[in-house]
Amino acid sequence: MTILHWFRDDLRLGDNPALNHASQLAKTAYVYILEEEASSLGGAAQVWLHHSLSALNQQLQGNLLLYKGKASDILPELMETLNAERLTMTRRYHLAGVKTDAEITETLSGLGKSASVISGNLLWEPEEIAKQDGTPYKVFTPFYRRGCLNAQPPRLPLPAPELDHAAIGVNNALPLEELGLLDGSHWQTEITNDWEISEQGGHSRLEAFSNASGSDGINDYVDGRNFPAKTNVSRLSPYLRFGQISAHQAWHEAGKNKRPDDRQLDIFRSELGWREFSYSLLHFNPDMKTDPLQTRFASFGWAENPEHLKKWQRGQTGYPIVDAAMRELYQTGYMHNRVRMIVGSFLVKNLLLHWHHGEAWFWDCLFDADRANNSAGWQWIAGCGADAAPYFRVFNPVTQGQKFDPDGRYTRAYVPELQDMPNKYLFNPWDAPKDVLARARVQLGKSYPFPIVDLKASRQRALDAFADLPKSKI
DNA sequence: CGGGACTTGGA
DNA sequence: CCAAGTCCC
Repeated sequence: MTILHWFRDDLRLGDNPALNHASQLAKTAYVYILEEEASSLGGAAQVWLHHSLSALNQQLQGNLLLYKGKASDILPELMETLNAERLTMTRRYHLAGVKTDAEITETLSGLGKSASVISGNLLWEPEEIAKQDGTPYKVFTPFYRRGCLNAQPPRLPLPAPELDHAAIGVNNALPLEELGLLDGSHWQTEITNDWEISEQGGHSRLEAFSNASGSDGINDYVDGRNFPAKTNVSRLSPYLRFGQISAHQAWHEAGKNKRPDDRQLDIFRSELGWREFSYSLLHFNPDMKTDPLQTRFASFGWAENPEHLKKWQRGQTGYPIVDAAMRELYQTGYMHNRVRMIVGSFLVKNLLLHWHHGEAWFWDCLFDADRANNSAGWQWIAGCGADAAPYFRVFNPVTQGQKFDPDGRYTRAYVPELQDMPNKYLFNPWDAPKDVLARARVQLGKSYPFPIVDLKASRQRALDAFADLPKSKI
């Protein structure tokens, strides 16, 4: 007997309950399908996926079968060819995926075969965390503190199984190149040098974070994670996105050198909690990518300004911390969390552009672009999310820059035209006296743009617009 | 320079 | 009461 494991966002052998289940029962075959669906992968994520599949195939000694198309067309035939009786897969939470999985299960059952959807990518399943009245939480803090932390603690990670590869007499599988994941994007060149894109790479990253010395990594996570020039954030997001490490591995590994009540560990784990919260929101609000969770936002008067949008995307807004972050994103496929909030607030509040624009750009540019986290994050910063993010919370890119990049190391790295600006005016060069600008060889409007909007006026415009929202959430 | 104002869900 | 913030006095 043969079992087919269908890899999706669980591209790992360790701590993979569905794969373990398969391997305990029979010889195992493996497939990845590049599914064609409405919300296809962004450019950066495609590059990540390409390298991930290459690495996974090596781990599987070349036994990973690759296809492109509709899973419901491909799988029944493939299982017939392999003489596989059962399909295993790790549970997923976005509507298109959930529907596909239900459809496949139904089809296979009609063919006398079976399918098992097994949980493995979340610490707590959405159904496990509910308020007293049984309805899902809408605010992070009670979700995490009352809900998650009082529920069953996350189990220990499972070891990678002993795999017994099934013989694969299949000749219609595609070579990796033919998935077309590297076609026509600038992400594939030098940017992948910064990352070891594999399960092993995820573990190295997690190890470096958990086992850091001095005030690196988790040791100063609480404060250090807010400073984009510091090395305190875990940078695990792309690995979590594609399942190269599991949340359980991150949860437990991070705690191996810490007391269980260490505040650094608590806060790191609460960030994993944000991921759980996003997935819970996605599960209970399948249209979260497009529809505001607060329906009173449905007819909000967003501005239309393609010119502003383009300048935001390219890091040409004239606000150095915003521009640094947007350039980091485009150049590297990654953006530090603190500055994600700053650029998000700037787009949605100061430019008053629809959060969909931000969601789409991040989706295309981030290695870690994740259906749940990306939508939830943008709704949160726009104030239309479930969390009670107050509409008056407008980040000030000058203050935020001065506070979180005090020596300008991060900003100068991505905005080299301000290399010689003194810290005092780095985040507001338009305030600098003429002689300071001259000494720094900065010509506003030429070597670096003037601000595309006035901070005070645009903030007030946003506050007025948001104050005009209907009170009712129905 | 510190406190209070701005909002809203949840215990 | 508390929450990834800012402004004004």
